Formats: sequence, C-alpha cells, structure tokens
Amino acid sequence: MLKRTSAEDIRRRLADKIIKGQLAPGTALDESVLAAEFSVSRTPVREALRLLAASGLVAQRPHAKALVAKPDEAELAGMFEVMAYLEALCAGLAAGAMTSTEREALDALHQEMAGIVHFGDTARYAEANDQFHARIYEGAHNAYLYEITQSTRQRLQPFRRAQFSALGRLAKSHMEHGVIVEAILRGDRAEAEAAMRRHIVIVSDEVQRLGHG
Amino acid sequence: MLKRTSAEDIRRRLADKIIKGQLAPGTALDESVLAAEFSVSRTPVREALRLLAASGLVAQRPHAKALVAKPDEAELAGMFEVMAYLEALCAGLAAGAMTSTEREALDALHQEMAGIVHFGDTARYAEANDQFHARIYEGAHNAYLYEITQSTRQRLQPFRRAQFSALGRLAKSHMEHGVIVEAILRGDRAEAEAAMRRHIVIVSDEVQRLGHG
DNA sequence: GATGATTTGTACGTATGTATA
DNA sequence: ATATACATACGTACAAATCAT
Repeated sequence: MLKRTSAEDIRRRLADKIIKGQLAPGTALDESVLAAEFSVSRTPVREALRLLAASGLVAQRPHAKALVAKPDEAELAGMFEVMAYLEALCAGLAAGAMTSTEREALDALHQEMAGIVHFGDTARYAEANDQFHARIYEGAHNAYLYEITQSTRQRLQPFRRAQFSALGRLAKSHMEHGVIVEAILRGDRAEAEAAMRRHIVIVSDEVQRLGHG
Repeated sequence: MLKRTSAEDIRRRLADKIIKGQLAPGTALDESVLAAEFSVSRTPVREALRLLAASGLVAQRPHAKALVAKPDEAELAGMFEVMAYLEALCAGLAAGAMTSTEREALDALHQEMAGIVHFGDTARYAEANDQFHARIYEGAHNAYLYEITQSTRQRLQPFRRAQFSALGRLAKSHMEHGVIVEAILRGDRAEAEAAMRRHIVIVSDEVQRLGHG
C-alpha cells in the first residue's frame, strides 16, 4: 500500500496532524493554503483530502471547504462502542492465533511499559500503548480486522488524546493490560476478549467523562 | 454525505459495476478509457478511483493502473470472519434497540420474502436480502457500525454473487432469517446474535465452497 | 537490460457553485 | 434579496515513471 506520491505523503502528514491534535476537529482545510504549505499544487492536496474524507478523518461537502471531522456525542459514543467490540475480537482471536514469538514480544512490551509507568512518562506510555494494541491486532492474524480496527482507532485518536493525564490512569491502564496479556498468553480466548472489552469500555467512559467536564 | 459532483457520480457507478460483477476482480481500470466512457476528463475519474481504493473495492499502486480488488483466499476468509462478527453484533444490538415500528417493518419484509422464495425469484430475493440485512444494521442504532458493516458487505458482494443459485439455498436462507427475526422481535439479544452468526457462517462456507469449485 | 510507448502524477487555468456583505 | 467574492470542481497540458518490446 505504500505510495511514493506527493498526494500520499500529504495524506499521511495531514492525518498525523489531525491525530496528534495539531489540527483540531472543526478546523477548515483550505486547499490553496495547504498547497502552499506543502509546496505543491492543489491537485495532490485535493486527492489527499479525498482520501482523508474516505477514511473519516475529514468531512467534505461539495463546493465547500473540507473540515476536520467533528463527530457529535452520539456518534462518538457509537464509535467507542464499536471500538470495544473490535478490540475484544482482536484479543480473543489473538489468544488463539498468536505464535509463541508474538506472545513473547507482547509480554516483553508489557514488562517494558511497567518501567514507563514507574517514571510517569505519559508521552512515552501513549506511544507504547499504541504499539501494544497494534500487536494484539496483528496477533489476530486477520488482515481485514487489523485494517478496520486500526482505522477506527485512528479516527478516535483525536478524542482520546488527554486520557493518560488523568490521575492514576497510567497505572490502572497497565494493570488492565496485565489481565489481557495473561489471558492471551495462556490462550484463554473468552477471558482475553472480556478483559479487552472491559479495558476499552473504561477508556471510553474516561474519555467521554473528560469530554463533558 | 451526498455529493452532486461528477466524481461522486462516477464513484457510485463504478462501485455498482464492481458489486454487480460487471467488472470482475483483477480487471484493469484505465483512467482515460473511463473518462471517455463517462464523457468527462480524467480528473473526476481519478478522484473516484481514489475513493474506491480507500473503500477497498479497487487496488492502486503508484504509477500503475488501478485494478478491481482481488483478495486471495486467506484475505477473503478473514473478511468473511469479520463480516460474521459484525452482522452478529448488529443483530444483537438491534434486538435491544429497535423501535416497534422497525420491528414491524422487519417482520413485514421477512413475510414478503416468503412469497419471493415461493416463486424462486433469485434476483428479487437477492435484492430483498440486502434490504433485510440493511434494516438490521440500521436497527442497531449505531451510525458507525452501520457504516463499516455496510462497507464490509459491499466489499464482499462481488464474491457472494452466485450464492442463491445453489439448490435450495433460497428456502434455507429464508428459514435462517426466520430464526433471526423471531429472536429480534422478542428482544433476545444473545439468540439474535448467535442466529445471525450461524447464518453468515453458512453463507461464507457456501460461497467459499463454490469459489473453490 | 535498454529504450520507446503508454499511463499515471502534477501544475495551472477556467467554470461553477457556495457563502457572505 | 441580490450581487460580489471566493473556494471548489473540472478540463487540459506537461512531467515522471512504468512496462512491453
């Protein structure tokens, strides 16, 4: 899927900015401005915006400026609900399908994250957390499931950014991971699924609580 | 999401052709040829192809012609696995969330399909079948779930086309639907989920059996 | 393996539709 | 409400890269 085109490059850079919160939901994306910013013509910018719209990060209407997607409360709740189910499915399948190498790598990463928690490095934890979940998605050994789960995660990322700032959330998150890892390592599909589901529901609740406050 | 642009129009028409099998998996899509066919320039055609690539119906590589997507056996199996899970999730949620109006409409459609089965009209049944499943997706009252389930269904459509040609499949399909409808009508989430899952697994097996020859 | 024909990728200009004064 | 300004949608020309020969 790698495309060495300017359009693909711009797509990736814009997606990064949206995911990292440098472009807040609701922000207007002017083609000419972006073209100047990236030193290209409007054509590849247009194509990048189209792709972002297709993946749901951007909302487009004919003849109107593209906006960074801004789902309302209900839409967000629905997406988090689906996210919980998808991640749970990944964890359950991973418990049954992961190779021993993958299981060891997951366990190693989990141990490593204990150290990050200890130092309270939220930025590094957030990064490792993405990797942790990605490894479980991969572990399900289902390319399509990986694709849609990762895509859903990306789409929700702008709204989960501050989650680890909450007091004690880092340590709790790591403990929840521990239950998931244990279940996956012993091949307990049902418990892996249930534990992941609980984990994501907690994250969703936390995020939506913060969103309201 | 409605776009009155030539690009969106072309996207829809191409998607239709792919879904209906008029453009077989693996077929090359030449931008200039399509432009001539639709009496427009290459620009809107390119954008349509980009959107189709994003939704997974076509595969694009830089500087190479776009091809109608042709997943291999393993990818197809993975997609069907996810499909079963997503549809089951929809059915389960629908059992709990549908309004009485929606329940009645679903039941009415199911009854109507009994007549279609009786006449053995496979084309009409296929159409009604899409509607049947779509109503259940809607009934889950989750816009995002609707979106990805429908998208997955579309992506699989080219590979499920001949399913109702199999002897007796029409009647069996309708019976399986009956179990699902009954569970949804009485609000039995677990059974609705399980019944839908069984239904999709049967369809998947049937399709993949036919695919092998 | 190199070269030419063909096709995609990008730039830019015009037309069309939207939004604001 | 009408008109003006402005951004997007589309068409066309050229550049770059692929793949067939």
